[in-house]
Amino acid sequence: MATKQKDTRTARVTVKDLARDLGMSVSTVSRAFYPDAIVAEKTRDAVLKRAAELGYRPNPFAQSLITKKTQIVGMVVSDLTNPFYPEVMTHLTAKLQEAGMNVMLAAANEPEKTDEAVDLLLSYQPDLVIVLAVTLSSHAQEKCENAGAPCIFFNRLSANGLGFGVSCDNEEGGRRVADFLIDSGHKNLVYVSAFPGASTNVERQNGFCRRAVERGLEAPQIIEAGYFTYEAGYSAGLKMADIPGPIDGVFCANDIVAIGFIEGVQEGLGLSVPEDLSVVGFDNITMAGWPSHRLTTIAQPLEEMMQATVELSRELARERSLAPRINRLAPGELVQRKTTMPRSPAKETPHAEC
Amino acid sequence: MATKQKDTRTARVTVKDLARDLGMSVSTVSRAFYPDAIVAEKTRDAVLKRAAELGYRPNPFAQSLITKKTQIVGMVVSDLTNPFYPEVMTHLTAKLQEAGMNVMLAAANEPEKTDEAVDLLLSYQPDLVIVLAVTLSSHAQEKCENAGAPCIFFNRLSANGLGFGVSCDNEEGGRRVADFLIDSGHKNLVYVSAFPGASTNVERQNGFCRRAVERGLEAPQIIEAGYFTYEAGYSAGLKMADIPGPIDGVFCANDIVAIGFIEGVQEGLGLSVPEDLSVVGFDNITMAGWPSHRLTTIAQPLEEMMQATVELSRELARERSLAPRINRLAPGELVQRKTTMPRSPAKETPHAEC
DNA sequence: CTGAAAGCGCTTACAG
DNA sequence: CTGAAAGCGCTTACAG
Repeated sequence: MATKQKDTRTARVTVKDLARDLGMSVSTVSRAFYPDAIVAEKTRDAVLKRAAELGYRPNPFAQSLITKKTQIVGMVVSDLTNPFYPEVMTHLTAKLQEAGMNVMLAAANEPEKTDEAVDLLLSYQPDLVIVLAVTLSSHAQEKCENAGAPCIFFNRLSANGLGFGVSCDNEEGGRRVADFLIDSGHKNLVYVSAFPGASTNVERQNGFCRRAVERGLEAPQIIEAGYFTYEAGYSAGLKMADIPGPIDGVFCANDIVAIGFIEGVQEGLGLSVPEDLSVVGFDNITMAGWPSHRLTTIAQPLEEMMQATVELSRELARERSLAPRINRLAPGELVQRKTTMPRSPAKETPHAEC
Repeated sequence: MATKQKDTRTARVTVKDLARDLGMSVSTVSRAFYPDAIVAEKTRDAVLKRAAELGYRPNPFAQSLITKKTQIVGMVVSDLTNPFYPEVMTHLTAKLQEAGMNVMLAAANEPEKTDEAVDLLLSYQPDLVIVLAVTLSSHAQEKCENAGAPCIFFNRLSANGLGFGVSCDNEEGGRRVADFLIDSGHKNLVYVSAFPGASTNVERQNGFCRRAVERGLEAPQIIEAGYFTYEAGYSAGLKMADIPGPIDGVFCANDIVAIGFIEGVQEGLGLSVPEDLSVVGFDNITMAGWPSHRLTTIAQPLEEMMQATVELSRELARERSLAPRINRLAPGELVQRKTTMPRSPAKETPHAEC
């Protein structure tokens, strides 16, 4: 009883079984599954047909032992508090699966453990790694690359500037926000910065601040939220109390920060958005369109970014030693909702205390 | 040039390399990695030490070809629109990785493709599958089980009642909501139902409605939202217009539905929450605590649920043929926020039209 | 176009 | 306690 339990599961069918069934050699059967391999068309059809009937699938472990390709894509995620990522994650996964690749996750609750998680991931020899986390130590990145798994950074660049990247033109996005606010009469701007080490944050800030100065405004003041989270945005909102001078326009590093910021400013400081100040985000997450937020924001070209990532993954799965490249997509449109309003140029700045 | 590219990556070290380096046989080296295997303690230490130095890790593919265990946990997710899941997903993944298991994802954008995704997943022979999706066809479930991968249903039961399950006592949760509303003077109740096929939905509804009747109220009316999404909740909110009689208390199948419902009712019908009606959710997702929502809700015992799932996974990774069991945890507390208020018993129901 | 053989990196009876 | 050998399920030169 304890030694041998009845095992109801159907034993997996192997090449051998299939070969015997078809009266062919194992080699021939195997070749049928590789489009580039030389087999008689008739033979291939017969094999594929019977394989489907018997539910045969090549064992990917045995396969990769030889081919050194695993069809596994590693995906490094950190905190998924930002609703931008879950969506990306599932859609990317679905698309990758359609392309025959499988996604293996590396997640860590504490940032320091990310490296460990990546180690474990690497023992499965992913063909490549997609980084959806805000942070990945360059050490971990090197490990991946040494293990033969190039890294694709989604929505940001790697810390060392190496590796593959897919993101939108965040500087241009920042400039668009500046133009939009200035065109609608805003004069005193603030940028709410999130994670300072993230290229995304830096680029948006640069585009925004430089354009403001180019157009003759004072350089926007900076509030450091520190992270890409609701809570960080909320605290940043409270910090508005310390900002000298009247402020009429705020650009937050992304939507979730903007949403937190607005609630902080309303709850904590009793200000009204957009009456007292306009707030703009970045990403256009679904929630930004909800009646409770109606956030004015820059859309990300998400579909294109994911598409580009999948294409790149296919290439890398085939040929690991591609030269790293950065894929920059045009940012999406500015979606105007209810957290911004025009400032009449004649009107005095309404709230001197903010 | 085209034939052989310079490969900078360090070749992976194998048992052979390690054995040669140590002057031992491959068998001995291999045994050192299995706590139950018989090796001299001294030998084992030496092997493990040198392995760490050389960065050796047994190749899991080669390993599983023999052991038939992969240490892979399949995770089936569908839409992650409900913020409840991303959190669960990353935390579960992190915990599983700490236990030495790796998570492979199956995701599909269209529900019909879930089966395909599961097929692909199964070719990697996961030791078990955790279902985080609202839907998984019993056909797919059978496939998993036939492939030797038992399924753990998180936060719900499987459609056929078989398989493993970890969830809280949703009926008890429903009863608590009914008691809370009735104790605070509510008399005319509605339940907003989400996906009708989900055990979670059915149980919450049963607990709520039965308790209401037990306590002498009319059976709560049902609004069918149909899904566990914001949008479904929003539409359900609009449907309040069609509900006959005055309503003062609403229990929604979960938080994201409740949030949508409230916005629908406010935006579409011009009602105020909680002044015109009280609304209660279920889950206590982070967002429920934001100033923009302040949703009264039942907390899920998330930490315990995840812990139980990880334990179960460890057991199943060791011994696949455990007898299926359902793990029911006590629901968390009712968290009272700003979407509910007491109804004075004397007061007339204020809005006859709703 | 097909088949027999070697080998990927491991584990595990089987001897010793 | 250790080692030599077989074998997991595949792919791929190498012959034919």
